Amino acid sequence: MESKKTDRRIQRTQEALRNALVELILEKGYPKITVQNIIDRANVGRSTFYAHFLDKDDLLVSGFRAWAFDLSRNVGDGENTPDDGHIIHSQDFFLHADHHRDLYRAMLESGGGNLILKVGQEHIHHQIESHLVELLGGKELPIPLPFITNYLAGALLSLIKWWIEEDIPFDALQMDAMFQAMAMPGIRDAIMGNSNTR
Amino acid sequence: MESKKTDRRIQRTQEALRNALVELILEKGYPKITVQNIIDRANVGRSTFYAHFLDKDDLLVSGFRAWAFDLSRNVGDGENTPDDGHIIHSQDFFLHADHHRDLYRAMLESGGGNLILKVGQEHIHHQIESHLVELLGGKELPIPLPFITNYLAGALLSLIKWWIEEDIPFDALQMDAMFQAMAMPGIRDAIMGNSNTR
Amino acid sequence: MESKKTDRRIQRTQEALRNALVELILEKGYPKITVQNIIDRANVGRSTFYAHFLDKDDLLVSGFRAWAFDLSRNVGDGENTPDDGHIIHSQDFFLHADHHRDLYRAMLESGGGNLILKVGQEHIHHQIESHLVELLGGKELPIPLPFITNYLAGALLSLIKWWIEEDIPFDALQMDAMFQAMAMPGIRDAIMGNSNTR
Amino acid sequence: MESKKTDRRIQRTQEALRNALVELILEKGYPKITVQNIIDRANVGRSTFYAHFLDKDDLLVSGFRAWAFDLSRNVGDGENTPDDGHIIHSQDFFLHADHHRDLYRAMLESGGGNLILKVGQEHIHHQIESHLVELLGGKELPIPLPFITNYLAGALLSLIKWWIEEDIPFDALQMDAMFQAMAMPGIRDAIMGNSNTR
DNA sequence: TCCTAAGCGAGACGGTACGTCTTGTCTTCCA
DNA sequence: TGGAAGACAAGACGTACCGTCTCGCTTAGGA
Repeated sequence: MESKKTDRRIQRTQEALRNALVELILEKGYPKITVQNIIDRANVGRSTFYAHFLDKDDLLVSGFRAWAFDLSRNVGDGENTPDDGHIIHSQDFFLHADHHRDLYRAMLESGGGNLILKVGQEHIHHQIESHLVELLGGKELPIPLPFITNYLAGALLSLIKWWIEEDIPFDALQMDAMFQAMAMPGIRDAIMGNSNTR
Repeated sequence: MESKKTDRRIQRTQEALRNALVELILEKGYPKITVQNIIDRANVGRSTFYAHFLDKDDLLVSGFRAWAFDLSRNVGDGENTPDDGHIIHSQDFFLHADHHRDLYRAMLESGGGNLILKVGQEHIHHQIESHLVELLGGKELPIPLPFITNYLAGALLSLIKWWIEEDIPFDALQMDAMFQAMAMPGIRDAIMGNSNTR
Repeated sequence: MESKKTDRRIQRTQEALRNALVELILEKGYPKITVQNIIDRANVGRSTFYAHFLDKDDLLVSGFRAWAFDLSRNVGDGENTPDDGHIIHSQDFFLHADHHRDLYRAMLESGGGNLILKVGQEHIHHQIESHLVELLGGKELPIPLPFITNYLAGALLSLIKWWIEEDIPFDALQMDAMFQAMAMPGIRDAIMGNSNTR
Repeated sequence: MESKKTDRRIQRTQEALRNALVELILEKGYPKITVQNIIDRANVGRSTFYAHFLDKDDLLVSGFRAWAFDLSRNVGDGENTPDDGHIIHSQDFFLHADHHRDLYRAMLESGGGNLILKVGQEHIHHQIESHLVELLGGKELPIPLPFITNYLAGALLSLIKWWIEEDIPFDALQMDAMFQAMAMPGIRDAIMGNSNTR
């Protein structure tokens, strides 16, 4: 019973809403946006909005999934240079944030932080996990992996936030180099089992 | 012209509001709280509320500052000697979070994260800064201090969030030990100027 | 674009509000009524109220206009022949006030007086004006028409106020007869140009 | 126990409040005035205000009594020319209103109307009453005296209101002449018992 | 002359109503 | 039949006043 034309129409409506949201986020920041703003911008009826999404947040995450996919694709490209010695490809995050500066800024200074944090944490988790599988089969780590990934994702996101919001005059590569300098010694110790704190 | 009695009255009112807020955060989570809820609980008039605070967030921040002050005074005040080799007293944060588990949980799963992050960052910033003044007078760091403190505060908060929300079965001292293990090598390199990344 | 069904819905809402107001005026007097009271009674949302009316007063006026229209249609519409020799149909006002004694009392002892005065003045103005057009085409009056109508409306309202508030034991027809006795000689002189004051 | 000095202090405070009220009425109209406005203007503490008056209205009437006394004194002067043939000295009201144009305007467009109406009604009542005692001892009137006085006071006040608020370009004497022209025939008939309405 | 009580200013406070704003539901009509 | 239009109930928001209150300062009049 579902026609393709209808599907396409629905698709168009949802995209119109997502685009309107992004535009508005860039203009005034996520929390100041109202449903009315969105549907006005998207030329969509109020009831239509609620037919597709639960609320503003739902629209945001729906859009975020696609966007995070884009991140993972770009980040995945980095895997083509697996021998840069970096256990985590933090560079990709800094580059991604650099390219989407405005959107990051808008989302970070809003409530989007948690979302980005979670996505980032998952990515890092997977990256390190696959690295570790190579490096040390089933060898037990002195520090649990989720600890490490949460540590790194938190540090990374915090830095991106600071970098973007304060307009710190480093480029993505400089940021990444410093991040790696801060993070790698600890990671190496942790993985090697050298948990000597001083 | 300002009488002490009046000051004390104001103090009492503000504390009543802060206490009401904490109670309510524990009961239903920060975002669901209404200004009306707060003033009902605190037995305070609506206008009085707005005479003291801009809005709900302002009350939270104001309480947080006092509370963070309490953190730095009661917990961090040399419970361990300042020369325990820890440049940042991360232990204090884990202990504090442990003591106020419910409040932290309520705030973290709400919008309070940014706030805690900011306060934590400031504390860490001050702690490290004073340490550094001792260690190396005006010596230039290869990595800027705000970079380091944002890195550390982000990592720390992210870990506390994970620890509290997932009910990870480590105690505060274990968490701190692992955190120090992860963080110290990088910090030492950064401060010593040994920015050899690999 | 405006549908008839929607119009009817709006009509229903506005009437619910007007009815609620009248009920409440009878119960506790106009000035003690709260917008909240009205919308509770009318089962209407707060914003809906303000979508239709500027404030409590506006609702009152709006109702008053319809009500005054009702006055002019139901009562004044030739129940007596237009040629009963009365230039102003003051009888209608007394009858109307008699039928709605409670409402008049509630409104008069509140701030509604000015409103009634204004509405009454307009009615009288129109009545006399149309009479005069018949009687004397463009003939200039020695006393300006607004003077006359304000004079009459003030006197009429003041009498109704006195009659209702003091529960004066005359019926509407007696009141009207006396009013006409007081007013007509002056009016006749004024219109005939016989401005001999003594 | 009450000392004269203390009395004088109280007097001064109350007058300061009354003066402030009048100033403010002229500036922004009675209903827009707040107690805060008054006490700021009068340089008086909030509690002091409430120590002397129940509320804003109470302050107004307290002042109004003195002012009405002034009216009656000026009106009384008119009695020196009792043989102007006027049964009611409406001229005095028009003159009084003319002299205090601003205050009248401010009070009329506010809630003060009822007050003025009442005062005016009483004055007219007394005037006519004394006239009538001369004219016809105990002779019964075909129309009750309160009817006449309410009729006249209402008409008079309504005209003054119109005259002042609309800035009608007649002077007080013209207004009075027209008023007398409108009112006297009816009054004369009523008093003479000639209640023939046409 | 001192001292005690009243008048007062200052302003914090609990309370209530306001008019605005946004949400999510629902109904009507058009394409 | 799906979606645009938009009326609606619900209820939180921040503002504006109100009338009560507590507090110290000033000051006048009896000791």
